[in-house]
Amino acid sequence: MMRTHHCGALTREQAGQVVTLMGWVHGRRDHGGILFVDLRDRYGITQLVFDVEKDAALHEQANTLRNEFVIAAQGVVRIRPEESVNPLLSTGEIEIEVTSLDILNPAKTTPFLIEDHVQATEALRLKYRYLDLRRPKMQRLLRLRHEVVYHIRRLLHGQGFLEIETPILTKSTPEGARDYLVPSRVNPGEFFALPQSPQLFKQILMVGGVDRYFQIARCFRDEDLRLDRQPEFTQIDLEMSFVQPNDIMGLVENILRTVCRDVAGIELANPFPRFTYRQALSRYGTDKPDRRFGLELHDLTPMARHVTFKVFRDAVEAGGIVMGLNVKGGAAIARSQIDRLIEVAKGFGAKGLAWVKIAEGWTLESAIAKYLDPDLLRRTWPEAEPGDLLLFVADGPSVVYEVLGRLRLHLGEELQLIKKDRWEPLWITDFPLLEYDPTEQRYVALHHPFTAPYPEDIPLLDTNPAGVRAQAYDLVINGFELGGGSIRIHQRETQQKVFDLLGMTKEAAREQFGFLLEALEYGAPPHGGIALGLDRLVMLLGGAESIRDVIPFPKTQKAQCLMTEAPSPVSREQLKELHIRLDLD
RNA sequence: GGGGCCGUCGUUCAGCUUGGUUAGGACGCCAGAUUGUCAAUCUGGAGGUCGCGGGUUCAAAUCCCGUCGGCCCCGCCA
Repeated sequence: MMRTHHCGALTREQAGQVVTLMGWVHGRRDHGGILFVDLRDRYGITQLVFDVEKDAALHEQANTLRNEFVIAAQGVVRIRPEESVNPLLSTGEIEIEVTSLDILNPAKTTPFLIEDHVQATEALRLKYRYLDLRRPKMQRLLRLRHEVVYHIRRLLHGQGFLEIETPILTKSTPEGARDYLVPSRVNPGEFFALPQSPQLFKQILMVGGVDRYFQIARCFRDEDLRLDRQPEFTQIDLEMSFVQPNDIMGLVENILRTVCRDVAGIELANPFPRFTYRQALSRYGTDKPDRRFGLELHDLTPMARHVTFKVFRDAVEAGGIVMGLNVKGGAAIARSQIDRLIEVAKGFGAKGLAWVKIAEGWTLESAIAKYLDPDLLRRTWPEAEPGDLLLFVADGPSVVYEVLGRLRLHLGEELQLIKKDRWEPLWITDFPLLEYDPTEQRYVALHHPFTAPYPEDIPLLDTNPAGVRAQAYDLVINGFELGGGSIRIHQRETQQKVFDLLGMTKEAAREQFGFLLEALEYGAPPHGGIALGLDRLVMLLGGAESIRDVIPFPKTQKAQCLMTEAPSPVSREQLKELHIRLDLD
């Protein structure tokens, strides 16, 4: 018996036809003489009818059906009585009067119901992922992910990109994230690493004259998990030769705008707003701002020099800054709630959180009111007005940004300021190339060591490395870092200089990246690219809670797969073959 | 490595603050009834090592300690 239609296909057009459907028993409604069965597959649900008066034996057979049985049913498409039409189903105008039923496979009672509105715990869903994936919501996300990938392939192909695979078994490098290691049986004591990204290979492809490369690339990082971080994840990775940052940002914007419109009906701004790293920090306290609400940071450092409040003055004199948030209408917030905010701020690393309520007539209600001059405050902060609550943090710049940036998000969520239906993409540019790491006592690359500085900043590499700006750009949507890229260094000399600044010896550089340095000497074209987090993109487009919902078989926070129970111990023989001895303690 | 929330019939929750009843509701499951339902309905029934281990107590789902697991966050993630 062959399936003639899927379960979302039939309408009144097919009335009278003899059809065969196959699928899962989604539900069953027994009215005694008449029995309804909802048959489900990926495409929809079709109602089957068994009437005792038409065929008593068949009706009896149908009585043995249970949820999630896999069946084949042959019958006649029949238009439903008008009052029985179900407008919620695409097939709601018809039903199948079954003439023959085949049970292809029975099913045990499932641990949870295959329905969107029944919420099993995530752990249970992950253990029985094959059941979870049957739920319409998960089917929708699987399809969405496919559509995104399909459209991106189509668009990049149309722009002349070649999809090229790069090795999964590759070379470990100490820079960056922890590597997943794979032992080499034929090279005792040596290991491959799984790629954190195809970064070096795509640059080599540019040297290889490929001009435009892309890959839907699996990447691996052995770091702790978050709701938007899995040990293996997928990047939309691309690289182009002979380009400037604008070429890549423009191309990525166009592709994203098209994809979001075509697969989700979402219109993104044109062009995406751009902020420098400095601007983002000073306005939002973070380099991945959520612009679906205001509540921007306000700099009060100049005013702080002129107030008698010791906390402010001391902070400024120590080279720190004073910044604030204006909670519009926040004067109505209770003291107890402000006390909780203070604790939240301390949890973010603040020593304290000063606050001022502006009452009618610009009188200040605050523990520090006596230190503040209302007129001065009014001039410094023109947007502040009676009824507002002002919050202040005084500390070193990084602490102030961190605390107010996170407090801004906290308040955005708590006061429901975030416009959840908005889409706010943006670029962050002009990142510092390097950052001094006090614990390692050396400079580290903010992006990665192959990022090119602005040509005019190259002299600063010798005099003021921390002041060198990178030709790097991050893409942020709704507060999620969706991707990042840069123009790469294509000259050996500059690359060597950056390795030097990172404290890498010539020998270490040669050992780890010798092939790249060498490649740069054989006519490497100027090039650059970007990598976008596919999982995060699909999560946002699908309104999913975490990237686990858009990865068919994700890991738990302990990096385990609850279905396969990976990772798992291996036999002594396997280890011996790989020349590995365990040292567990 | 650290902080927080959670773990009770198959599932999802209540009960825990203040220790003491036969551990309860909803959904699911089983049986019966039911000829137009579509979260069908009605009646009845079964179903629990209260995550695990230890402690306190006459008595522990409840209090204490440890441990395992899930989630969120910090660190980490070039």
